[in-house]
Amino acid sequence: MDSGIKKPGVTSSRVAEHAGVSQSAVSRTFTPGASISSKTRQKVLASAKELGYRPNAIARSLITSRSRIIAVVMAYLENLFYPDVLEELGRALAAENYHLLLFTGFMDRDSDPVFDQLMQYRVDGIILASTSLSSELSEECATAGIPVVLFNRTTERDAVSSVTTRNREGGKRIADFLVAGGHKSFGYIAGLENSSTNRDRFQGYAEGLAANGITNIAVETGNYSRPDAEAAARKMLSRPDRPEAIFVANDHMAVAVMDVARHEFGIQIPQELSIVGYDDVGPARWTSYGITTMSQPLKRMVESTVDILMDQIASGEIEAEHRILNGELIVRTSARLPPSGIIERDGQQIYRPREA
Amino acid sequence: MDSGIKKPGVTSSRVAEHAGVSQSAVSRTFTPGASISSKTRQKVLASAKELGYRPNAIARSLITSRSRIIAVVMAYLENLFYPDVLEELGRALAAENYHLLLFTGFMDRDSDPVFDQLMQYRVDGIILASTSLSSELSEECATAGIPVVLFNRTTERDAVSSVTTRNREGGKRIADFLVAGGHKSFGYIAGLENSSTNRDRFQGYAEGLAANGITNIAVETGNYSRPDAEAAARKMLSRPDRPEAIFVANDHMAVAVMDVARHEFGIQIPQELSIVGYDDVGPARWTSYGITTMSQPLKRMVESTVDILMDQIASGEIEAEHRILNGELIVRTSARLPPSGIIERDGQQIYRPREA
DNA sequence: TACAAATTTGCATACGTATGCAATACTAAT
DNA sequence: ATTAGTATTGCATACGTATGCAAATTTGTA
Repeated sequence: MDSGIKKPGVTSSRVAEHAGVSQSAVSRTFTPGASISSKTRQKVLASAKELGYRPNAIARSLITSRSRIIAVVMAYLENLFYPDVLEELGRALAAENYHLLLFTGFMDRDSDPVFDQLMQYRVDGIILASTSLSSELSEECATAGIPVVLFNRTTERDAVSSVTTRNREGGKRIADFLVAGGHKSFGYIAGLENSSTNRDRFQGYAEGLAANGITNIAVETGNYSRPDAEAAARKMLSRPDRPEAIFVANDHMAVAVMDVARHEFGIQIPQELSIVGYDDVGPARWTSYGITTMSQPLKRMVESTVDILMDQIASGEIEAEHRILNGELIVRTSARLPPSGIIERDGQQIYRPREA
Repeated sequence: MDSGIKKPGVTSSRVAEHAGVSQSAVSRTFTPGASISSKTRQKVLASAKELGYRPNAIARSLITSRSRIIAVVMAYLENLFYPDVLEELGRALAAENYHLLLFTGFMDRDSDPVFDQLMQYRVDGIILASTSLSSELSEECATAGIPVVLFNRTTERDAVSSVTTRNREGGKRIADFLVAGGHKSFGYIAGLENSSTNRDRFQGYAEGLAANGITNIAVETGNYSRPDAEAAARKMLSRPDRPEAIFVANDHMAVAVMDVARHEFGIQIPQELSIVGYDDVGPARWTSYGITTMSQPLKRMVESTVDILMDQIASGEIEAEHRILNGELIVRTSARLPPSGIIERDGQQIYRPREA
């Protein structure tokens, strides 16, 4: 009540003075588990409140050499999957009392300057989503003792962990589903060609089709971007041998493909064309689309990511860990249905050919 | 090449030692505008590169009492408008060599603990989007000399700046457009009822309609959330006096309303029902929706936000500034057209009743 | 009451950088 | 060659906190 004027920079020393204790006592008051009697603790807390004191995280970071900051690198947020990830990461990191330094919006440019910035802040860990890292840089992180987790990508590089879903199995299940649905010709609209996710999904799809004697797949590339996906769709749908079924590498692009098919080509979905996507992102559930899609367990992926980071930060051991989670093929209305294999679980229709 | 082993914590002193200069020289090498000869500068840079030195931003922040971090608070990212904002903010802040500490994912919980965290990091500025701030807290920021900008909200509180668009005029223009389109009955699906944005849009809408002798508006509340918007749509469309035209407070909800109208009620849009939204967010442009909507100039809004922050940080003067930008009514296919007033600009159809 | 053990406290120092100030090295003009 | 002026350098200190260590206090036991 007394301080109507400004109070710039209330420090632990000022609080100590006010409470009649040492600066150490103030520090210990705000350090969980430190040795402090509850009597002085109360005194300090009272003074702190009165003066409006808040520990300076910057100074603390300097002395502990722990910033409690995790860098999250997401080149772009156009694909709704990533905002969802971000929101969940915000929750998960906050729960661990970590903070999220976001690097985004550099679609076109290089990610190296970004890396420089993030290293200057001595972040305790790095999460890379929708971006990769050059080998020198990941090497550098390893030697600097900073854990790195690739989210929804993977890599052969040691010292870089990753969290993904069984993309290859997912691609294969989609192939099975479409074959069982009686389709005869198949297409694939690819994501970024050098991304592991895209590679694995396509590989599984191709293998699944090959197992059914199908080796001819029409392929166009959408680069995980909407405009490119639209262009790819136009090309594929203009072909004389237009496929009956198209697996689009993610839902974000699948939406674009459906829009082009329906409104530019007047194609009925799924009567004339089946579309299957990947991710189970928001718009896939909207009734206008109702995309049949492989889900990715977002929450569990984020949990795993944070888990890995916390483990490696706590232990100091940077040892690459690769967690691979399961998704489900969520059946909606964008693709023709196979006669059997669809079961209901948690109020959703899912495709499970064999096992219960 | 020599250092195959780890090199934890290369400091300016170590670089200085290696280069045969003082620690000050190293510091000045990395401080733009500092007094340093190009000869020693080169020496330092060479040593720094060899040792893999990077200035420690934490230590720098401590001494300069400038963290070069801006806190961005976005309770949720469900509405695609906000990821777009985030991406643009990432770009704009990076250009100014600032960094983005993101707080998100606390839809339900209180935002006060968030505030505590962000103050501990001594951020140089705060951007609040899809959240407000209690008066004590904004007071505290002011006395602490930390500029605060509300993005897409506004407030009467002094010391808190804001960036918005002319929401009231936007609401009014939508009213004019719908009246000119020959509609006779009107509805409004509201956002969060205590948000300034929602209040202003509705007020302008109501005024615009009143000017045309219409005072009866069917209102339901969607709280800017998809599930709530769906529920609101169901209620409104079940009314015996179902309105011919509905203004939905943002595109995010408008998408939900269109889905419900078309697929649950079998209503033809725009033949039987006109929908107008607000924001001009991604899905509004998708051909499945083609929402007629008031655009918000995202880039310019972000520029203004960063401008205000940079000004206040540089000057040290926290003086509330309120920037209000103009939007346009982008005409697409979700609402019946008026006979005149639609012009083309930059390849888009926009509604401009009077002036050129 | 006396004494050992356990708990709490303060002192002093360190973290890695920026910067005022005085000292030194350069530059140019006489 | 001398000097005045300028540009560069190093020294020392400060930023706000955490923590090892020794001193001081409290607690428990006989």
